[in-house]
Amino acid sequence: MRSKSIRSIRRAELSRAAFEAVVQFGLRRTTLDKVGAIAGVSKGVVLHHFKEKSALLEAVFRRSNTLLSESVIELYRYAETPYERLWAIIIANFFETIFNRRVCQAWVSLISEVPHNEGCQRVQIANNERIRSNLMHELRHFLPESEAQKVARHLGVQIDGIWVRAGLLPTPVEPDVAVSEIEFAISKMLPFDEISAVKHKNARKKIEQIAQIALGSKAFKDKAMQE
Amino acid sequence: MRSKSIRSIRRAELSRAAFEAVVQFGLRRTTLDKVGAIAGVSKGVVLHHFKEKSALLEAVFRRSNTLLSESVIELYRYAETPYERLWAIIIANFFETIFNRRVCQAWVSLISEVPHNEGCQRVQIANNERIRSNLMHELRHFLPESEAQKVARHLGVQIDGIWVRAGLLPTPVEPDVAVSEIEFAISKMLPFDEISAVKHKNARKKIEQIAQIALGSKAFKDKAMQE
DNA sequence: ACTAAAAACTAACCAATAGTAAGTTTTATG
DNA sequence: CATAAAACTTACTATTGGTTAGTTTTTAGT
Repeated sequence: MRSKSIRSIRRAELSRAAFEAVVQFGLRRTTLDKVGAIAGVSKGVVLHHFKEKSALLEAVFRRSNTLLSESVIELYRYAETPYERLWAIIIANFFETIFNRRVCQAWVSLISEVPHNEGCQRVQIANNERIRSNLMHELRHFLPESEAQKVARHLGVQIDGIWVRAGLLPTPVEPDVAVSEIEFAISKMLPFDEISAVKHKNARKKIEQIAQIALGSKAFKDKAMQE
Repeated sequence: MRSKSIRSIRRAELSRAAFEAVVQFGLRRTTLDKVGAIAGVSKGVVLHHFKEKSALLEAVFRRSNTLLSESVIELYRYAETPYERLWAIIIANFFETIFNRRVCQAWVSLISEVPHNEGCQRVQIANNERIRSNLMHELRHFLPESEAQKVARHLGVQIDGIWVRAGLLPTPVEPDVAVSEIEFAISKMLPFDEISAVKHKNARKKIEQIAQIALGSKAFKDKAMQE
């Protein structure tokens, strides 16, 4: 009883290796030989499982987006109020295991593939749409529909912007700083009296603690590694 | 009396050709042969003027950033108040000749070079710093120092974010939409009573009209082409 | 104007790269 | 156990970035 076919295992191994190669060398200097070397197989095996480099890169792109969305889902399990779910989205997007210089640089490298790769484009669109709808679902509790739409789009763009900067600049961006920047936007765009300020603060604190356990745990990392 | 050396003319021609190649094919499919073909010279000439591909890409990157900053400078000439200068920065970053799908896609392609190319990194840092200081200069008129810093950074990141999205998504982002999104952020982050709302509105309108003339004119485009 | 040096350009080459094709081994299945 | 399918290997090709050595053109000093 094998739960996964050899093919899907190999594809997972190879896209992980390719991701590692992009992290180490950047997209332009990532070759199929290097990917093979990292995975411990020959270039031929890489091309047997991915018919061309573009297909491999699409898998890498999909993989890194999946890791992110799974972090959100994982934190959702513990979030009980709109405040907490809103913060779950934000914290998941900037948790240290995912939001760090290496990964952000790789992401910046990878998105250059998007404009000329339909598969990547679909992934990217789905990804944007998912985060937008996640945000909308919570923001509706705080704002009228039309306003919520604007804020959802604004926060989505802001998250992308912070990721790009973190990938472009040589100085690392601390997760804390990134989250605080989003917090600043929220404090300006959502109703923010003394009561809600406290609720936001508590929600952020709670989700941050949960994230340490839920996302930082070896179990979650292993799960993320598998696929 | 030749104002420019052959070298600088060729380098300009070649980096324009390289930019065109990146627009057409994406960074990964941009080869020195194609760049040469677009410029009407052999690959050898390209490598004679740029010692390697990285150097050429750095020039392309620098060139596209220069175009942007010159647009800001051009609009500054007509901006007379902090409101107008603030809007000059915003409008310049989203003017149709610069902010369009082709250019945004090329930009997204090019930034993948940044993490592993020191020269590009310097350009990028200088660019971020310039726009931040431009924004700060005006925001100080509306906000206390510490608040102005946060807003300046936020708007800078938002501009990057909008550019990335415009490059990633297949549906074009209208300049008007982009500017309105920034306007939304401004309306939430700057003091915004009836009086200032009108002042912003007038400033935006005035600068938009000037941009049509100053940035849309053949003279400006030719000037931009030269270097 | 003449010449020497510097710059612009060309062409032949090389190693690395993405991708193909044809074959061999391993695994799954009736 | 036989057969087909999937996994893997190897050898090959065309394209690519980059080098080198040489030729032509431009520049500058006398």
